[in-house]
Amino acid sequence: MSHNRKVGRPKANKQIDRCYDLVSAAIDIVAKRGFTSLNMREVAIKADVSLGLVRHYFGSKAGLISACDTAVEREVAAIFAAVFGRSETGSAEQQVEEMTQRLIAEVSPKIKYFQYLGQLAMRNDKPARESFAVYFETVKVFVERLDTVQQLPQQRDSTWAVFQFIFLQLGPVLLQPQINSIIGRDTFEPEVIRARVTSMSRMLTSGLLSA
Amino acid sequence: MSHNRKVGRPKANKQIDRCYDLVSAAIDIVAKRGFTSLNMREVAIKADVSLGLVRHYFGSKAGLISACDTAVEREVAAIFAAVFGRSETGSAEQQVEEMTQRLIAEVSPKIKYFQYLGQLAMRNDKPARESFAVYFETVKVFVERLDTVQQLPQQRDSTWAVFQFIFLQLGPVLLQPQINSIIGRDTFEPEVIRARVTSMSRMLTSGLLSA
DNA sequence: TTTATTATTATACAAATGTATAATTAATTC
DNA sequence: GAATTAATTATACATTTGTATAATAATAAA
Repeated sequence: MSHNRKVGRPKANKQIDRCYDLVSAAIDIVAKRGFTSLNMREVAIKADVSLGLVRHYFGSKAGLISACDTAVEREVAAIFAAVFGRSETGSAEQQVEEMTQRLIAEVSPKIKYFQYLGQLAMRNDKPARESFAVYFETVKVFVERLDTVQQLPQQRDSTWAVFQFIFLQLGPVLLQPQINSIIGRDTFEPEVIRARVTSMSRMLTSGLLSA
Repeated sequence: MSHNRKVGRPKANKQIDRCYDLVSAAIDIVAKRGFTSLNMREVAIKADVSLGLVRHYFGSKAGLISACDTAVEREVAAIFAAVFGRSETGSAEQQVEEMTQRLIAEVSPKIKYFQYLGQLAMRNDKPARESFAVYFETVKVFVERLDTVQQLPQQRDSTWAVFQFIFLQLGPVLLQPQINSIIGRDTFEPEVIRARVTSMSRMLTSGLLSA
């Protein structure tokens, strides 16, 4: 490791830690209030450093956002692996139940990454489209595996099925304030997630309204 | 009509026309690029008037947005009435088909109002919550009527079913750029709407993946 | 036509915010 | 410990944008 150091450069951890703190602060802000509300001064204050340092590490606001995008991409992939990655056994109902449990366990504490992903999905720049494409492919794999598990004939084109699933996943994230206001509690409390996922599972397996 | 005029006031039409133009320009901008991109100077330029005049009519940016909210609320209500308002006859499949036709006819040319509604739904201020609550109730009435038509036992609480429907309706609006990028054409071309609504109808009646 | 009121514009101001630069401090190596 | 390089800050600048005000033009009533 020592040969990794170059002349006059302090140990790498400090730089990594700073970047982590700054990205983390930025993700928090975007998750809660969107990219519009993301400004470099607030990030600096939240991380207790100067404005100049943020710029020093990321070069520009675009650079900071890019770092956040990458971090969130990784986190979301990890969450998906944890929730949907294991091989399924048992009846469809059992699988749904287990998936619900995992969703609550995994998604609830890391909801901010999905909130960020929702905001990212509403951008219209190239990096956002690329990140979203990765997310789309991840969901596609999941949906097509569900299709196989259910022993149903593979659809010619699952694109819209994948999007429907994405709408149901990102909808609660994007409309969280409205939902909170209408149901009178937070959308991502475990109990509330359970009620919603139950409703969603029923819809995915047998339609919106059938009981 | 003449007794409608007051001292020194030019005929009311001019004022109304101006306000309409300004609100229309503002809605266009928000629908395409969100509230963040809405600035009073651009509205003024699009309507070919001065910045001061926008402020003169609406008092503030909040006033302009409020006028847009109201206009959109009305338009969306009208669209809903046109698409879902008529009494349904025939089998569930026939109803879905007819609804699809109406959706394409009514929604496609007026998509900007739904795009605005999508942006509005992501705000977190009181007026937005109130407008969204109106929209929620409209959808709720529709979903519960669907429930009755389908001869299925009324659910104790249809709240989540309503939200699922809203996610499926606003999702394409909010994620339009991403969808466009992935499918390689515009989300709201009649043909594309048809494919999506077909997929959605199948999901609503019999689940996500069943054919 | 004169007067009052509205419609409209031009201009300026202030706050927020990304960017840029130079100076200072801290850490590392020799 | 001196030299070097990175880490960090302080400060300034330019742009965008909502707001404010005063002046001018247009319109209608008298």
